[in-house]
Amino acid sequence: MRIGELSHRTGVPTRLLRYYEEQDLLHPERGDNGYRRYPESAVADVQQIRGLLDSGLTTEMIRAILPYLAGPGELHPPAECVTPETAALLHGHIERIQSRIDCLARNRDRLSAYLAAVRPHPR
Amino acid sequence: MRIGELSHRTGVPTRLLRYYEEQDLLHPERGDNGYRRYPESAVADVQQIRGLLDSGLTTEMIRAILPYLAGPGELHPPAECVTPETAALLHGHIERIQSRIDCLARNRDRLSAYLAAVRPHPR
DNA sequence: CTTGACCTTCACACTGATGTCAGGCTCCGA
DNA sequence: TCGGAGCCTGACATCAGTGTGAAGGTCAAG
Repeated sequence: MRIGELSHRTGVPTRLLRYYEEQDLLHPERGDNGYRRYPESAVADVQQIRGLLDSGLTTEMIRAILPYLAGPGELHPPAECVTPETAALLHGHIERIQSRIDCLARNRDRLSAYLAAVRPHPR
Repeated sequence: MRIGELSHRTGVPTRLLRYYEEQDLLHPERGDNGYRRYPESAVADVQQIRGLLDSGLTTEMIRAILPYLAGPGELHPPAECVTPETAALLHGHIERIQSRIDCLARNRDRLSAYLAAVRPHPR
C-alpha cells in the first residue's frame, strides 16, 4: 500500500511515517515512480512503533530492539548471528524497560490506593 | 538544604531543579537572601520526579499526579476536597499509565522470549 | 488535455527537556 | 577586605518528535 493508506489506517500522519523511515524504523520499497510501497505488515509495525514511542522510548532504542520483536514463533534475526555482545545489549534494554515498568507500576499502585482510600464505595 | 546539596545528593543538575520548580513540581522556600531552601524530603521528591520523567511521563502529567503520590499512610490531599471530576481525572491518568505498562511489558516479554529462544542455556 | 488527489523532497518552526554561559549577588574564610 | 565558592536570573542552544508549507512529479477520471 502507499503512504496515504498506511497513514489513514494507522492514524499516523504521513510526515511521521517518513520520519520513521529516516530513523530507520520502517523500510518501504519504492515503485518506479518513486512512491513508497508498504507491505500489509507495516500497519502492525507502525502501531508497534507508536506504542513504544508513547511509552517513552526513543527512536534510537526502538531501532535497537525492533528487529527482535517479531511475533512469537519465527525468529526473525537468525540465532546464529547473535553475538554475546548483542545478547548483552538486548539484556540491557530489557532491564531498562523493566525499571520503567517498575516505576510506573509503583506509581499506578499509589494512585489507585489513594483513590480507593478517598472513595471506598465508588458508585 | 540549598540547591547545590540537593543536586549533589540526587545527581540532578541545578538547572533541572530550577526547571522543575518552574514547572510547579518542586516548591522550595526562599531564605532572606533569595536562596532556595529544600526540606529533607526533597531528595525523595526529586528521585520520584526523575523516575517518572525517565519513564516517559511529561512534566504536565507528573504535575497532575504528584500531589497524590505521598507514601502509603497519610492522605496528603484530604479526601473531602476530592471532587468526582478530580477522581475521574486521576482514573484517566491511571489508565494511561497502565497502557504504557502493558505496552512495555508486552515488548519486554517478546525480547525475553527471543533471547531465551536464541540462547536456551545461558551460563 | 486538464484537473485534482496523491506522491516526492526540502525547509523552517515549534515544544519539552536539557545544556551552557553571562552578569550579578551572598557569604565565608584567609 | 578581598577572593572564591555558591547562589540568583535570564538568555540562547541543542535534541527529538512533530507540524506545516512550498515547489514540483504522477496518475486517473472527466
